[in-house]
Amino acid sequence: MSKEDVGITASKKDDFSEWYTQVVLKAKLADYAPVKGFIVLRPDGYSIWESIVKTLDAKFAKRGIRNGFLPVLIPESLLRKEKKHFAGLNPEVFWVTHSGDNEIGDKLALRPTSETLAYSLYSKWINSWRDLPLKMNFWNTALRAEIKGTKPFLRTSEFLWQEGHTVHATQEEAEKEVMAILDIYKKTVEDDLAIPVLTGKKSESEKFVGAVYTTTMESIMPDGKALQMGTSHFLGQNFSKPFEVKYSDKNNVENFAWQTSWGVSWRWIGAMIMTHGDDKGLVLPPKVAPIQVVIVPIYYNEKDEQTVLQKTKEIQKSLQEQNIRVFVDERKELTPGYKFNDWELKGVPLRVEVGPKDIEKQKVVLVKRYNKEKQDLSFFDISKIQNVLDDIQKEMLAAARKILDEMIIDVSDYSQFKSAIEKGGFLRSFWCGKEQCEEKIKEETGADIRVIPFDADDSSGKCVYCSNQSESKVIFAHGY
RNA sequence: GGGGCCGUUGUCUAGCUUGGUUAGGAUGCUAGCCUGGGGUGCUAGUGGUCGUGAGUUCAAAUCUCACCGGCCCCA
Repeated sequence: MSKEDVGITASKKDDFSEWYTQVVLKAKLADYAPVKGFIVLRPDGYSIWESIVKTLDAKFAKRGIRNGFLPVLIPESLLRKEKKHFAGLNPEVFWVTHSGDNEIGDKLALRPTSETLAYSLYSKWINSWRDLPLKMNFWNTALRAEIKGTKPFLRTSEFLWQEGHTVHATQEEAEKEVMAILDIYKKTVEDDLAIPVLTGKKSESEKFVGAVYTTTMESIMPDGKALQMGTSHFLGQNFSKPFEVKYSDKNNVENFAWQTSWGVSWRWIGAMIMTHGDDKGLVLPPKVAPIQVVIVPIYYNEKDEQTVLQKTKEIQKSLQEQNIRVFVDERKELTPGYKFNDWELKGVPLRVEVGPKDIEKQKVVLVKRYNKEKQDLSFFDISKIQNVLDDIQKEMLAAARKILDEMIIDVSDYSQFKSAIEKGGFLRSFWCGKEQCEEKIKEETGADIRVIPFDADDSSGKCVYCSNQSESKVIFAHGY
């Protein structure tokens, strides 16, 4: 193998898709499973997912949301109960039709999402206003057949996610929940994964089938395509009616409850790879990195080896005491240069180099992964490494936000729209609100409305397609 | 939904057009030595259901068909 083949051989800029696949495989986050569209998570990939789970779980718990477990099989009859919901999902559902050689009468769906199953149970569990709110979350996988264009973490037939399902006595309380969850998602993905997002509502045609409305957060990838990073749905009474999720209020009057559902998936990992990675490989934000600091010892002879290794152990201990995830790379068969490249491929946020020259000067060399910046740090300032990690976290988000801002392009007329969409990015323009215009634009350019931002200015203007008076600006893009 | 490309050891690949010794190389891995501040060098060893199945043939990695898997382009 030539030197170049050891690491990433594709350029992020010139061959984005190939680059992405190589990073996923070569950084050992995941591998392909024997079945089309399915992947296997390896320890580094799963560890990142575990970080996400840990953070979100703690935030959910603070809102009184508790975890449960639901089975993976849903009877067809149950899945069909809400018609629109079923029609929307059906093309992607995997069906279990046999047990052994015997055909199953009411065939079984491999959970594409659990609304129907959860709510059939909720109707049993909820009787009184005293049972509300009911807030549950499920960490599981969902299965939706992806036949073409599969991509690790972004488009797979089975994906790890969480789905939350809450039930409320009032519309107002349910809608508050929808927004609170979206806010948790936004803060987590920005603070932990350093990926900035736009939040808002989905258009009627893009919302979750079965929802009254869908709130969403969208990010933009370096290739100019948008990625949906999470959705939080207000279900109104669309499910509570067919599933009879009812409660008696304080006046002993029976009411249908108000519901929400929401979820995020391991797509976050894919978005993080795309957003931060470079031609050397993965770049991880410190908060989710399985290893936050790697220490590479450098020595020429046995005498130095002893001194250097002793020092690295000292630093390791001190970092461990600060709860920093640290690893000392003592592998003897590899040169320091090899190790540098190896840990860069794996995206470790901070490298500490310790050699004889450093020991002489009572310092170490720090190298930040995301910008390759080198700096010296005195032995007496080792405790400041946590600050450096915090800085990296902030700097990575700031850098990503700058790119996001640059990729939002205001367009006012359709010819401008058509040429801009070729280059990718978020196109911000007025839209009259009619589905026809939305459809035509999608037909003619392939771009759809990703999000109707919450924070759109209240000016008015002309619809980018039909030129009719429009009250709000929306964001168009090609999507993943 | 439509079109195209690809599959040979852990990895990258030669061989396929024109079927014919023991499928060749690099890298990895193992052992030993040499090295060491950005992917070291030498020596020896190790590693293969040629994606799967069927067909054609005296003979298939090579030709034919189906299937499985991966990738790209267009809608």
